[in-house]
Amino acid sequence: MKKPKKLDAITTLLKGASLKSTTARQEVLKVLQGSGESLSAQQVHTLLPKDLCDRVTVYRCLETLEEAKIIQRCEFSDGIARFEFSHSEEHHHHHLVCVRCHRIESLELQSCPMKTIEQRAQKQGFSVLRHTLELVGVCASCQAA
Amino acid sequence: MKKPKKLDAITTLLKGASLKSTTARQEVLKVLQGSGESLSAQQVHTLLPKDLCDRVTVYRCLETLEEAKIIQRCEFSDGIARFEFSHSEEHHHHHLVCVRCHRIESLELQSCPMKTIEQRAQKQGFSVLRHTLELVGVCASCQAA
DNA sequence: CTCTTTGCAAACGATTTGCAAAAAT
DNA sequence: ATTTTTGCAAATCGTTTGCAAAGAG
Repeated sequence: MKKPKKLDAITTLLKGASLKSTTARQEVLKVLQGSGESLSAQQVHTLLPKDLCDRVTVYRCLETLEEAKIIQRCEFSDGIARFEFSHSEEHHHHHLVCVRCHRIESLELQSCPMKTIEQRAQKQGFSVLRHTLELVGVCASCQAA
Repeated sequence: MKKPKKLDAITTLLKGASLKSTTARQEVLKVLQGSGESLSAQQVHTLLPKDLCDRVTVYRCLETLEEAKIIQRCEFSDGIARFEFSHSEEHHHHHLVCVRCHRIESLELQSCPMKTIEQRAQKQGFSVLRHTLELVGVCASCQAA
């Protein structure tokens, strides 16, 4: 089915990464774009139009988009990977994991106090590549309920 | 003169928690005690004497010991849980994950700069219960190799 | 048309569960 | 003897893989 030849941002993104612009990829990006949160593969799949594609295809799209650096994978201590649009190194942020609804919020920090901690690790002979920080608690909307 | 039966520390620990002192539990604790690192269930199992018990038993022992607060479960972003002897709240520490050997080292901090970060989260309406911090990098011994 | 992406089924690895046999108190 | 713990097999859950068919350029 052909639609008006309007090149939306998503198609442009895919083309720019020399990726074929398939329906699955477009829709996965739309879902990720439409949600402010980090989403798991399963969440993405259920947010996709009815039977748009197989669960496996979602995993594959996410992997491809991650390799193209269009999206970013975040691994959490619950063992479930979640994805979000890529941020610059500068736009450093951390995650807030709600114990009730299991959703992931972001916490933006202009200056990350992690430097101090990393220095301590270096002093211990450990060469730090990156850090992962998770704050576990109850989000605002769950507190309201 | 009383001649108290010589109860080793491990048996005492188990009795103190009103847990039956089974061979599996004793040996699992011995392994965890003998290793300074956090160990996964699989690691514990392979470090146990030959065919001491089933893999499933290791999982069950670890769960029981965790509930008894004798050991502590740490969940990492690779999705594999690791265990270590319990530390007091005061004895706060974080983990250093080596990307080469996948071993987990500890980083002890007298004052945790996380307070600042937690305050920011609170300000965002998120009620923080606890945090998880992982520093990913290369450990000293892997750097040497 | 040629190469890539998709669907489906089946494999994965860490962890859990059901149930009857074995062990601890 | 009674209650708990164990072994074994099979189930779960998120994720990955093999392969042939459908789709993109």
